[in-house]
Amino acid sequence: MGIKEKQRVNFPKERLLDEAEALFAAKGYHGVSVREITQAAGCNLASINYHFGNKQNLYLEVFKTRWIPRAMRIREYVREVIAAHRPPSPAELIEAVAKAFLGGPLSDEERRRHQQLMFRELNRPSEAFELVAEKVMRPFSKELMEVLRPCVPGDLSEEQLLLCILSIFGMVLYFSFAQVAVSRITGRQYDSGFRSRLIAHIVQFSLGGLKLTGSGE
Amino acid sequence: MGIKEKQRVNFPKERLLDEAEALFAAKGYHGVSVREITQAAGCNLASINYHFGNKQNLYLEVFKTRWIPRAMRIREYVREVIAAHRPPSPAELIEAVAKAFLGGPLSDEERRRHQQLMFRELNRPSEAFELVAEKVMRPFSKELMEVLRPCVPGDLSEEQLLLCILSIFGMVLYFSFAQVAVSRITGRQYDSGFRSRLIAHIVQFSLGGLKLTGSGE
DNA sequence: GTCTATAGCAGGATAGAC
DNA sequence: GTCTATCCTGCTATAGAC
Repeated sequence: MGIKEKQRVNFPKERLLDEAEALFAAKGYHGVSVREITQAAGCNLASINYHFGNKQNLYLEVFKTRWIPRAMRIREYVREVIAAHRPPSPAELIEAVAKAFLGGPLSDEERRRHQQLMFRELNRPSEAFELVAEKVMRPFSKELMEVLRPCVPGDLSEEQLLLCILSIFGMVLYFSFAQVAVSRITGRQYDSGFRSRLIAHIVQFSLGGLKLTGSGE
Repeated sequence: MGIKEKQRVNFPKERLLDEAEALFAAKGYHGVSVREITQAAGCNLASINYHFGNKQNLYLEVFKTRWIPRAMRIREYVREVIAAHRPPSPAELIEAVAKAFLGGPLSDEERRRHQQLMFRELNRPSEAFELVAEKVMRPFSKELMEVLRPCVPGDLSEEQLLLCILSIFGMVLYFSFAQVAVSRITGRQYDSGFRSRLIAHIVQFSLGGLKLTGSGE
């Protein structure tokens, strides 16, 4: 009585969301057909229309029920570091951010999905981008600013501080999202050794950036 | 005797490549139909198959005849800065790189296309990624390393230096590619004032990063 | 809620006239 | 080289049995 194809423990609606997310992330909205999704989820062709109305709505629902909650887990991971060291040093905070995106609470597969979907929305924003920007990007940036504010020189303007945080995001996302390019260029695999190496580099580089940005431009 | 729809000065093959690039960048490979491309280029439906064999091959040809040459222009732009100040200071070099991607030799529209195509390939590498990595990414990184090498502390390992350069790429690409997100978060439009602001920030932040990375990790 | 069958349309590619 | 007409496949969405 073994489970045949995949674990069919969840409700069809949940399986559809899972498979849809994986496929949308990998191939993009237009690169995936509802046939492919329903087949991967072991559901009937008509199930997407029954549960979600249409394909577009399923895509949006993927963001609401999968992407956003996962982004919250990343945020929570950083929050725990902040709570553990109160107040955290800039190095601790940057390391937490780097780890959250390069390692952290997500599996490799989850992380890839998450970032692929985000970059697809950045490339061509759809209705889902609204959610991503307002529920995740903006509040997370704000939160980091508030935490970092007390430990940087006082003459750093709000805008300078924000640009520093965005720069850290930029580096972290690049090393994570563009890992196929980074591997090519450096000739290194993304094993745990190289990941630690990258995290250490990001922390060091960013600390220097913060310091020099603070010392009167 | 006015030209009707668009400038129809070039050969159909060239127009197809231009329109195909614009559409592939904006909507992705699967998001665009050959009907749409031929129509935009004012050509017949069959022209893509006649000139390129099939859709996939047109996509590849877009990279060979449009994307790569444009990347070379960006590289040339940086080279000119290097040639003008010999040897350039790290600040001058970083500024050149930042300008090359955020302003530089490309029009806004060209730059958007260029980066959208690149990020699409990073998201889901196709045959074209091989070209992008070997003809552009790798040699450009190497070139920058050689130029930057004499002006950084000697105890910076090759790998550390490379990671610094990749970090600069990461920031620059993030501020350029993710401009819709950056605008949301900062509340600022990407006018020339904000662009200069970003370039100045990137230079300052990166200089700090280089400096601290060099001073014994 | 789940399934089959199918409508109705858009996709890539090609044949063959000119 | 260019164009029209067309093939055939695959798509989303829906109707209606169960």
